[in-house]
Amino acid sequence: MTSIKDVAKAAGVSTATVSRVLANNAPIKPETRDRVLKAVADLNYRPNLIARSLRAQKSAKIGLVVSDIRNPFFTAIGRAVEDAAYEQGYSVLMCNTDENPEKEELYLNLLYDENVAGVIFSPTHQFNINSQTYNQKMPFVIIDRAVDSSDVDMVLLDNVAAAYELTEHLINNGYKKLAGLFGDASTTGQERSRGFHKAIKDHHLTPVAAHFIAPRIQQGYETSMALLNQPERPDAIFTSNSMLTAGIYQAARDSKLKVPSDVAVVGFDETTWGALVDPPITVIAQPTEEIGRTATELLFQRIQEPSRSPKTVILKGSLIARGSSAKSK
Amino acid sequence: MTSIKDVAKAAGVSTATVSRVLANNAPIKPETRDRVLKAVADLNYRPNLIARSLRAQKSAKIGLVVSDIRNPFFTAIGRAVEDAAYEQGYSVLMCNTDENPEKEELYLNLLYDENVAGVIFSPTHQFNINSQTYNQKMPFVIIDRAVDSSDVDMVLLDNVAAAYELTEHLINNGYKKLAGLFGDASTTGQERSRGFHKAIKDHHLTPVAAHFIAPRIQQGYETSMALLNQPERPDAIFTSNSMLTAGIYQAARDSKLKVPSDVAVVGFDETTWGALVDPPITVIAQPTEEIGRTATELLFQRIQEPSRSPKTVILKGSLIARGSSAKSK
DNA sequence: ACAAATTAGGTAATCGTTTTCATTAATGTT
DNA sequence: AACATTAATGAAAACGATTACCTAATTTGT
Repeated sequence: MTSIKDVAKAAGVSTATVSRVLANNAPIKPETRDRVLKAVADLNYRPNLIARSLRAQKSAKIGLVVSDIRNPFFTAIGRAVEDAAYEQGYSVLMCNTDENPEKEELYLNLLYDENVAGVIFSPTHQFNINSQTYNQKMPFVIIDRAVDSSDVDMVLLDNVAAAYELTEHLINNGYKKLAGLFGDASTTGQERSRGFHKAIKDHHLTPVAAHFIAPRIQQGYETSMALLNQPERPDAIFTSNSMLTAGIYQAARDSKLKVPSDVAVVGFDETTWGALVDPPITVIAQPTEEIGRTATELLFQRIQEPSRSPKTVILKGSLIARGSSAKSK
Repeated sequence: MTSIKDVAKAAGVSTATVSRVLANNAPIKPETRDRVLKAVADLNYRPNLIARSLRAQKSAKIGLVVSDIRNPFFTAIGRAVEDAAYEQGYSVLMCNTDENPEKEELYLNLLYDENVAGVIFSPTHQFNINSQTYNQKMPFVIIDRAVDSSDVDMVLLDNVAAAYELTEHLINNGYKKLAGLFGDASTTGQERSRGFHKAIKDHHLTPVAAHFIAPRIQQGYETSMALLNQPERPDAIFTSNSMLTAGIYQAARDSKLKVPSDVAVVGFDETTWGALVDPPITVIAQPTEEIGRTATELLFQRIQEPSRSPKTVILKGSLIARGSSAKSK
């Protein structure tokens, strides 16, 4: 309502002076500054961010584009990003693409059009960062899922190693007939699949099954039901994603199978309920706080120095062994 | 990069004509329209939303301000709101206040300054909608938590009735020494507490304990630990919130107490893990999809007709009885 | 056939800032 | 004392759209 003109009038100066006082980017006589600040306070003036953004062609916002807001991994990342951005005076706009490339494009365009300073982004599989026209003007930091481009900042997990460790843990605990359920929406599932297969091979076993499916509870449930009710049932199932893990647990319950005596289960991501279900779940916990914070820091670095050479930060997961993979017999 | 001027030049018309073609709000000769559309396509032109928003003083975005993004209830709402908004061509900006009034104000200001068409909002306790200056220009729909104002649209649960039903369910199953844990961040906890106490009174019992605490897992855990390790231990605990429920389950496990034989547990909100923990949890499920959708619809109604008299929609929860409150002895 | 109404499209003001350029006053340098 | 800086400010041009206001040409009504 009240614009910079009102303030200027009230303080008896020009709008330029008001702007300079507020942006603090030019010499101003202390006396004038006080008059302006008083007028600002009196009128309860707040600069219009839209106008500012139109003029400056940038803003103090960053975008966070995640693929599934219901996945606790991403909500944890969201918290971390928000905290880190808040400390720098930036706000976070969170967008949920639901693994839908159309929505993804919609939101990236929106954020671009909003002049956000940058975007932290977990892309769907199809996404090709190089083909994007806005690549130049809006810095990206990719999280969770690798993209095929060497000139983007990324924060990733060492998925192969983590999956290897998790699989080896199963094997060491006496499980031999292993099946894997992997998310098909991203490279993450593929990498975890690689670690899974490598560990199996190194221990001279052969996998019973390996499926790439949508990272949803429902898909995890359906695939597990099929897997568990076939003659040659696996004695352990590996999942690449907590949504799939939840699906397995439902399937085990509905099939009246006991975890781990009938079938062991291991997965990714520490969640609220991982330690509370029956039995508690063995997982690779990702350092969500660190991922979110690192991504935010990389983004701010790039905003300040657009030409800095891109970095990929690879973090390690940590194995939390629990009942769902207890030593078999 | 390419602005309306470039399009105008390419099409050999004025910017006004380009704008009219794109907004579709004036008679245009079909031939001219085609020329303009061709230029738009050739140049890959996208209107600058900032400029449009500055001029029009509004935008096709709505804000969603929630108090805790990690609470599955709110992520479910988020999904529903997003779907409903998407159908109308609106985008959703999701903001997380973390029950922090400062962040709440920051984000409301931000959304206001962004010219969002409206906001769906679960306010912290301190929030007084009437004192807000932007009340006029930016329509609100309040969800989940009642505010003390009759001129706002709200979508709420019938909390008293739901809590009554849940409590009565415990009593009917033979539990007599009931304790309650309620969130202290909103009216919701208070209302659910009322239903809890009313049911107890109607059945001529007295509550063992009732605590108002921060709706966090950690607080739920700590309070439950104290509650469970005192001489006069309750035989059932009622919680108003799924974060608190998770805390109780942790506490029961760490105290080596069995649910429900040592202590029964009931709570609010259906979550991914409610049916999978040991034992599965009895809850009042809220119709999150309906809440989100109704809120979005109310908001669009108000955007179209700002003077429409405010509505409060009260939805019912549904009891899902599970093992955590099985008949005692 | 002439006034009135409608169609089509250009000109320029506007939204609320920031910033370039210009101007004056004050200070420092030799 | 003359000249070069620097400090402090204002006027006006951006930023990129929309739209009120005009004008001209065409159609309609009588």
